[in-house]
Amino acid sequence: MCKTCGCSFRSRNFGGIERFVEPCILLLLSKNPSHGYSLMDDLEKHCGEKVDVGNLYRTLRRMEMDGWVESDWSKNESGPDRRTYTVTEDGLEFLKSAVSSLSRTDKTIHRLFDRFKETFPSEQL
Amino acid sequence: MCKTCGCSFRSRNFGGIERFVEPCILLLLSKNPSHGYSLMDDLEKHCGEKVDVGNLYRTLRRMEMDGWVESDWSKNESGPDRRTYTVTEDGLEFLKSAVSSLSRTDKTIHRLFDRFKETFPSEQL
DNA sequence: TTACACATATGTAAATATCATATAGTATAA
DNA sequence: TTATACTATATGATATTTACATATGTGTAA
Repeated sequence: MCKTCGCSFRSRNFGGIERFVEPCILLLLSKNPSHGYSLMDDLEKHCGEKVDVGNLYRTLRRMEMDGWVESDWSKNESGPDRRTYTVTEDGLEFLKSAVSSLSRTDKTIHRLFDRFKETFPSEQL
Repeated sequence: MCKTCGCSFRSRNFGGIERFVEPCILLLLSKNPSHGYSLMDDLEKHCGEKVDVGNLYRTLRRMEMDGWVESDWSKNESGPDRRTYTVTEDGLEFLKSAVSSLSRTDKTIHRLFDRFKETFPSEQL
């Protein structure tokens, strides 16, 4: 039983994609270098991903360890300084393989949809 | 770094869907009652899911706890007895909500695909 | 000087997934 | 009759990922 909404799902995010934020972050960064706090907004606006703040920062540091992004502190006149992230070549490569991996996932989901429609023709997706 | 194949993914199953086996199992059971060992084959053949054996049995027991399936031992002349699973009404209801949850997930993936194609028009999915 | 938005970060626990191993019944070939 | 393989279910231990809570500090505006 889900603690947050009381529904029958054990975890809130049932059917969610493992580590989906990572390709999302890389795609955003491949347009413009950015920092954590800003990415948090962009992930929700542009990617439909509500990310836990703490998780986001930890993910960014982990991605830096993996060599997919690089960071530098940048001065901020009107507020605390920011750690600005840039995507690397390795990061772009990972993004591409992640996308094809997700493409396979997508096919798997649709395979389930097809079987579901076959078994329950009257049900909506 | 993935231990099994040496690729850059931290886990082998990058981009996989959280607890995807569960709706798959329920869909299979809604056609015919079945047992673990047989489901293992069917999940691979019909759903493209390679499931860890131990994980499968634990998942089935967990699903029974949740009231989505029921089990009974059935005699097997040509081998060890089998625990045969049947889907319940609650199980079918969960299947339906899981499918609509996955439908949302699918939209989220495609949103990423669209942005990816926009940013990298020459790349293949 | 208080409150609030911005900004980054860590501690801890829960949920899931992975890998290895245990146990036992039946069949069959040496 | 022994060894081997296949069928069948199950648990122990660990790793990974996610979720929730909390800490800390800067700048701005009331």
